Order: sequence, then C-alpha cells, then structure tokens
Amino acid sequence: MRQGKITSIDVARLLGVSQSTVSRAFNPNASISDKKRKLVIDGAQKLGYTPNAMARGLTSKRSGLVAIVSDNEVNPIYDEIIRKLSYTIQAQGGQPVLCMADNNNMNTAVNKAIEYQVDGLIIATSKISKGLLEKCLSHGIQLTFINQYLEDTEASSFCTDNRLTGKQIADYLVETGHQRTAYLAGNRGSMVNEQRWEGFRDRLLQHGAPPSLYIPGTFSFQSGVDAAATITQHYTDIEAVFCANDIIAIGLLEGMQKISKPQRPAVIGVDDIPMAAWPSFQLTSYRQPLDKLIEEAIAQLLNRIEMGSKADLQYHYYSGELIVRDTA
Amino acid sequence: MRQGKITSIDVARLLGVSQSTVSRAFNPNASISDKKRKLVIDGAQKLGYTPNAMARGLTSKRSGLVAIVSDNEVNPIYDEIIRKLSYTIQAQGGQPVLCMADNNNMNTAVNKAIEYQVDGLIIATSKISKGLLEKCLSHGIQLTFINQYLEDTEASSFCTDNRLTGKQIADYLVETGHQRTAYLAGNRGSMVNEQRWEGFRDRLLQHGAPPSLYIPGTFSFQSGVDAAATITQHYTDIEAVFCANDIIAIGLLEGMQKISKPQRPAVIGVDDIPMAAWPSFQLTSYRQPLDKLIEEAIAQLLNRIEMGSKADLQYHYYSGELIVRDTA
DNA sequence: ATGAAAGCGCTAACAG
DNA sequence: CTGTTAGCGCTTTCAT
Repeated sequence: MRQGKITSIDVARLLGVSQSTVSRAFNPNASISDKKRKLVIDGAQKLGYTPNAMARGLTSKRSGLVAIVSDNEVNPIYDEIIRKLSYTIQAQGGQPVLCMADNNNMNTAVNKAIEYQVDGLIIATSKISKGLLEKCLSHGIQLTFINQYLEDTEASSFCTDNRLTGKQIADYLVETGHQRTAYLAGNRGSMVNEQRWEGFRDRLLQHGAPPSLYIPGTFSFQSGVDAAATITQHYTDIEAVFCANDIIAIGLLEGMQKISKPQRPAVIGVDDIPMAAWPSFQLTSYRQPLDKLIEEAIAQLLNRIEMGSKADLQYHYYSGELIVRDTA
Repeated sequence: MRQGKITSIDVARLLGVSQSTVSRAFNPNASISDKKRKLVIDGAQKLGYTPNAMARGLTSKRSGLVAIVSDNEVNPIYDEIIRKLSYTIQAQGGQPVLCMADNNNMNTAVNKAIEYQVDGLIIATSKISKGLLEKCLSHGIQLTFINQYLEDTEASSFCTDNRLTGKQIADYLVETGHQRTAYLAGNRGSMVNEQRWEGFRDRLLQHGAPPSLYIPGTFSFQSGVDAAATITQHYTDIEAVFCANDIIAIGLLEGMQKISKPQRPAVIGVDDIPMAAWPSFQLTSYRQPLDKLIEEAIAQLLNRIEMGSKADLQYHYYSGELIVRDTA
C-alpha cells in the first residue's frame, strides 16, 4: 500500500539532525563529516527513504534527465544505438528519457522533454528542425548529435567518419580488382548518405577508376530489392555495389538470388548488423565503433551539463573497420 | 543563450491575472473561462513560457513519467515493443523513461526510476525481482507486465495467449498432415517458453498425435543453428519443428541450408519479425497483436494512475494469427 | 561541519 | 470563475 512518503525531514527527525544534514549526506560533494554521512545513510536505509529527484531538480536547476531523440524508422542499427545510449547514460549517472517521434509529432515530443527540464538532448535522427533545436538551446538544454549535424547549431556531433568510410571501401574495392562500381544510396539529403557517397566517389576518381554510378534509393530493405532489378536489367557490367547501409545491402542480395553467385557483383554494406553475419548473407560490411562513439558522446555531454560549458560546434569523428565476409 | 527561465508568475504579471489563473489555463479540467484561458495561452506563447513539469509533479503527486523496463537482450521483437511502448505512452500523454538493465544493474536502474517518482512501470523483461517490485508498490507505483507476470504481484499483465498460440500451431500442423513434431525451446523457465510448449504439447496429445519432442535451447539465433545439427543427426524423422520464436527459427533454417528443401521439416516461428518475410526465409510465423496489446496496456495503466485504482492482478490475453509462408 | 531560513515553480484547497 | 494562501521536498545561502 502507498506509504505516506518518507521525506528527508522524517530521516532528520529520527536522527535528531537538521534536514539540511540529510540532504548533504546524499550529495557527494557537500561538506559533511564521514561519520554523520554514514549515520544518515543508515537511518535513511532503515526508514526506506529515497530522495525525491523532482524536488532536487526544482531547486538545483539540474534534472539529471537526458532525452534520446529518435525517429520511428525500423532499422536494427537504430535500435542498437538507442540501447547503447540508454545503457551508457544510466551507467554514467543520468536518467534517459525517450522522444520517439516522426515528423508530425517531433515538436510535441521535444516540447514535452523541455517541460521536464531535461539537461541534454541526444539527437539520433534527422527529423528535427533547427527551430526546435533553437528553442531547446534557449532553455539551456545541451545538444549532442549522433551521426548527424545541423550546421551552425550550438551542439557537438559524434559521428562515424562517413567520408573516410566511403574512401576505405573505395580503396578496398580497387585493391581487390573492381573497376565498374555503383553506389546504392540511402535517403537523398541525409548527411550519412551524402558523405559516404562523396568519400566513395572522390576516392575512386583519385584511383583513376571509372566514375561510380549513383543509384538513388532510401534506407530500406525494399530499396535494395528494387535496385537488384534495376542493376540486373540495366547495369549488368557493374562489378561492385557499395550500399549506404546493411539493410539496403541485404535487400539487394535478396533481390539478386536468381543470379548465380559468380555472376553477382560484389556487395558491401555499412553497420554490420547481426543479420550481416547470417550464413545466408555473409555480407562484407563496415562496422562503426559504436561503443566508443557513444561512450565518449555521453561523457562529453554530461560533462558539459555539469560544467555548464558550451558545446564545441564540432564534429568528433570515429573510424570503423571493414568486416570482410563472402560478398566482397 | 540560457534565458532567465520564464515562470507562470511572469505570465501572470504580464496579463494582470493571478498566478493560479495561469496554472489553470494549462490544466485541461480546471474551472476557467474560455476567454481567460485563451488570453493566458496567448500571453504564454508570447513570452515563450513552458510549464515546469518538475514543479507540477512536486505538488500534484503525479509525475506523468512511465518507466519502460527492459533488458539488454538483442531481439528485434524487443526493440519493436520498446518502440511501440514509447510511442503509445507519448501519444496518450505520458512521458516514457527508460530502464534498460541486465540482472546486475536492474536494482540501480529501477531505484533511479523511483527517485524520479515515476507513476508507473511497464515491465517487458523477466529479469526483475519480486522484492524490487514490492518496493515499487510501496512507493505507490503502478505495475503492468507485458508478456510476463509474477504471480501474486499487485499488477496487471497484458500477454499474447501463449498456450493458445501453441495450440493453434498444433492444430495447423496436424491439419496439414504433420505427425512427428519437435518444439525448439527458448530459455527454460521463461513464461513465454513454458506456455507455448504446454499449449503445443497438450493439443497434439488431444489430436492423438505422437508426443512432441522438447529440444532445450535459448532465445537466440545460435540456439537454432545448433538445433539444426542435433535434428539432422539424431532426429531425422521429425516432420515439423515449432520454434519458440523467429530468431530461433531463422537460426534453424540457416543451420539446415545443406539439406535440400523437400527433405527439411516444416518450421514455424513466433513474432513475425521483419526478417521472417525476407525471401531467403519466408518463414511461417505467428504474429502477436502487439499494437492492440500495447495500446490497451498503456491505456489501462494510465487510467489506473489517474484514478488511483488498483491493478487487477489479472492476465489480459490476446490472440494473434498465423502468417503462412513457405516453411510450413 | 552543522543548523536555520528562504525559496525553486507549481497545484490545491479555501474564500469570495 | 478567480484570487489568496499554503505548502510539495529539496538545495542553497547565510550564520554559527
């Protein structure tokens, strides 16, 4: 049954100390003797006292909440990012809050987060407007992008180096003797898509390879399947296809099932989702260093929150590694 | 730049009304004239005022926060559940908070949620102890399980009817002429696993079919792969395999690639994850009515929170449907 | 190092 | 319907 909530006053009364002393006992860098702190912590334990984070937030101007902003697109790598973000925020002492929205309700979702006085926003979607971000900033909320960035926004950005990714894949394909290549694109305009393409295209030119073919598409399985038809019908001379991510790549592989393996072009994806390693696909894929990237992104964000320091308006780049399997 | 926060007092002063009037304007069921409400809302808009949810929570004894408790296991269906939960909580006016933990830090994670005065816990993991749940209850937190339940806990449970699932699959297999069957199990002791097995086993007996073979395993891809070896080596007479979920089923299919299709047993999974529909698998799978289940679970939870009513200590069962593809 | 006192921004009686 | 008055449970000066 709902017990009449136990407050710091109850603990104080029990121990014959002031309420402030109880408060201090729970605050790591408050000046209080070790002896008193132990006394209070023990007493609190006995009463089943838990500090009230809302009250703390109200006075301290720091909620400890960090919002994870994501969209509703289905992609295993997004889920992995959310998982890791959440886990890391918790591990580093923050409390993750979720803003899962599409274009329509992103405003509502983020405004709600503002109401809850979140200290920081960690943005893992491109579906958020500059205006909304400005509003967050005006409320003193710290901003960090993951694999994203909106220019001239007071934020930090932690990204896989997508241009480098494209370059490394170009290098690999050239080294392994491929000349005529295609890039199977994700959504036009998304930073990830453009940069992977640019790195890939430019490096191939540097190598003196023929210009790569840009095949428009979206970040979806179906887009890969569709491209399979396009390629087999119109571009039979393509020797290798770099796909903007693994979901597209697997769609492509699935679409090319009728073609005998030796006839198929080489295929490379990005993200190294679990399915890439499944026997049916054995997809060669570029793996992002997600653990490191996310750990450092969160550490920096929480540090900025604590210090009240400004974001650096910079990209923090991370390079991954190519996991070579059967498809290339 | 961080603007000195605008409070309801600022709005009140601007408009020459009382602070309570401002408060009421933002509270849907407060008695205030439409005229005043509009006045206030407009004024607030002009100043860029946003109500402070922490302060509201402190006085109203209702935070509006709902914690989603999940574990760290990788399974697309879990991600889908988290997504849908989050989306639905937001849509129905709550703010989702995340407790993503494994056995080790579940306590920390949930205690943190308690500090934040979450109104409800929505539990989508079996890795939570009775003791911890009791603590939540003692803090007046409402509990709802998804596809789970701990007996004698003051909570509600919204589940796919797993016994029925097993039965329906038994029916289907018998109807389609299969006699010798196996059940490829998930983690022993998990409610989902046991119930699917019980329903399947019992119904087969009712049909007069030979007893089904229980093959132990876990809810993992590898478990399916391993079982493929077991089956092909020791149980070549098995005509159909019911897998505790799709991940296992796909692992099984992958493990059986060497066997020609006509030689393979029929395979059925549960969850209908996106990969089940991929051309390489075309896995027949039982789809849970997740949208409905989650929508009603959240509606009921938020209603209990609002009404302060008790949980019903009941299972709310939902039946799904078999999506027939190539494997059975 | 500790206590007393003053709020944080809001909701909830209580009057009128 | 609206204004006035108390707090909610904590952190933070300010004294001591």
